[in-house]
Amino acid sequence: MPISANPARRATAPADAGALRRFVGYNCRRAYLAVIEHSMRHMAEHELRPTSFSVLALVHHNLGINSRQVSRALRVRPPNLVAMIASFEARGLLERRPDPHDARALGLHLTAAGRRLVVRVERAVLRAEIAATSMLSDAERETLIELLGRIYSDRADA
Amino acid sequence: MPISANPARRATAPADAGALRRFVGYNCRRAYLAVIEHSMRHMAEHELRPTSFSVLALVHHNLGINSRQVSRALRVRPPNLVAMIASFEARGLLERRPDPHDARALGLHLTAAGRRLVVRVERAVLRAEIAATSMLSDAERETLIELLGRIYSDRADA
DNA sequence: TATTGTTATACTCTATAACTATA
DNA sequence: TATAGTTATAGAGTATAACAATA
Repeated sequence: MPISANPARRATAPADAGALRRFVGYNCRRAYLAVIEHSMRHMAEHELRPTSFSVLALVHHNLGINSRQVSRALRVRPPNLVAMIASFEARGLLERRPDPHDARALGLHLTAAGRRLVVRVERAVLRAEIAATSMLSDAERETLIELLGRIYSDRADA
Repeated sequence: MPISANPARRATAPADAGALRRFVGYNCRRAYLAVIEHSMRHMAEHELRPTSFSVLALVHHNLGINSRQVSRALRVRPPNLVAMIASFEARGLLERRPDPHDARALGLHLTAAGRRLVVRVERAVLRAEIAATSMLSDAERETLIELLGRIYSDRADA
């Protein structure tokens, strides 16, 4: 018999979120919040937030990418990248170079300092994520990542 | 050889987010956004957002729960529940009744209209989620939910 | 006509500080 | 002292409309 059916439930007892656990979205969000709480500390040490970290990492692994491609790859609207990229440039982490094949576009390139920062933060975040998900075996963690990846990749707008 | 190592990469080519796919947090967030995009439509039809839907569902399955318990169960700060609950009450979906055992607390109870709404939206959201994750088998979807649940449940602050 | 980068702006979401009434 | 509910407010995060330059 679930707690919800018990009218004498204590007001201090933890609530039964069992019904919400059937929802994929709810579980994704709660797990995201639990994981990011730890890894955000390592990002914050270097003035990075989850989204700005992902932008920096994407540029690192895609040299010369432009901001429109970042927008599509990470599902961030173009106007919301402007200040972020300008700040990276001001901090000497990234350069914008004119694209020789398209005068509208600006290729994004990490500086040496930017590359060093990304490598360091990626390592710290990976360690923090493994600690935050230490109740999973390595195989389970890989399965989880694979299943999640299929949800947002196997679709038309990917 | 990854695209990132190819200096002649096309400016219109999709970016390689492969390096980000190693991160649990990144995958949780992207999958969440993909799933919620569909189910949010059904919530919006009834003036609900992901968080307000989860609050209503939690109250439905935990009758008499108070707002502090909702806060802890869903990881929503108490001040951010005030307007939400007031709006539910104004819409006739929910009632706040004084707790006979604790004069500080207010028990939350859904009205008949609130219960009907929750049942209807829960069904629609579950259908939408299954459609949004149709690339997973039922067993895979269950595995995914179980793994995600362990991440945010198996911890001290749960 | 469509796309890149941009400005301006608004709306939503989430967080903190501080108060009151009660335990 | 600690907790429940609340007010006021600030800060992130995310969204749209519209523009100039270029394709």
